[in-house]
Amino acid sequence: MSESPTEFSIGDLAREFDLTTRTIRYYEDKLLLKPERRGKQRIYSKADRTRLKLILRGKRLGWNLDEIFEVIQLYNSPDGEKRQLELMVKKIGHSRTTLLDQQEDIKMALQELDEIEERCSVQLQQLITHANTQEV
Amino acid sequence: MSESPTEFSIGDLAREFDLTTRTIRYYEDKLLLKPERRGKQRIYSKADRTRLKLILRGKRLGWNLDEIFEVIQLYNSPDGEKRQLELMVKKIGHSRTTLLDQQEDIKMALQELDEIEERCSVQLQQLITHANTQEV
DNA sequence: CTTGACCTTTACGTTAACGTCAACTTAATC
DNA sequence: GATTAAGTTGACGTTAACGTAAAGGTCAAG
Repeated sequence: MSESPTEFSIGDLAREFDLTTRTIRYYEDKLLLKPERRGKQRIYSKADRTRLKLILRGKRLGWNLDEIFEVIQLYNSPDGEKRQLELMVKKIGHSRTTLLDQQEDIKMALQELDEIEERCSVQLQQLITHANTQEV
Repeated sequence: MSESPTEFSIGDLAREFDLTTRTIRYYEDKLLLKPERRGKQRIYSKADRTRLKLILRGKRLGWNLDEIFEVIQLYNSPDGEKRQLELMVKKIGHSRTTLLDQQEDIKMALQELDEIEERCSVQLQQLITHANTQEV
């Protein structure tokens, strides 16, 4: 069986996700990551790597680092205090609303792209047809 | 029948979309809008207003203004030159890929939110149950 | 005719998210 | 054990997307 590594250097992650180490350290500054240390060296666990994936997904959806921080907090289940749990449920709802709105935007954008492409195809087809009739 | 306006001032649009006039002028700087002028005054048509909506949708999806410019260009059907049309079809495909990727990210994020919320609900339910049994 | 509500351009300021040195330490390799 | 590759902490630089303030033009209402 192929061994999958259990810990990573900052360079490992930078290579894997095509980031600079500067970027990964910046995310730590912003409290998005908290790797262990071996001396001064940063050691990233599988969980850290997963968090980084979450960060990058947030970026692809256009969220800023503060927003991403908020959402990542949701993944750390709270200590079981009622007030905390209720606040969490509220934040989850808010996050879901944002996502559903984005989903709607994407649906409409895709529809419009289809229409535009359709018109393009028709025009291209016409060009080809006319070219052929002229050749003959 | 209620009349819907056919042209808009910069203040009209700012109010409607909750933007500053500075922002709208900035979009013009970046060639995302090209309103008519009455003297020095900017006059926005319905088409301009639609473009602004497209810009804001792009923003909600996390695109920068250059990317938004590219996509908006797709809405201006080209002059019918074959080379142009083909390039356009290619850009449409690229844009669609981006959107589909985002759609996938959102799907996964929503699934994870569901799981997190489920765990929260269970914990809250447990809290309530224990509170009740203690009260009796 | 002046007041107030809008509009204009010009220009400098601000913040997030890094990039880019520099100066140094630690780890791996020949 | 010297070299080289990778990691560390500052600290200053950069760019996009506006904010903000200055200085002024236009036009209807009182």
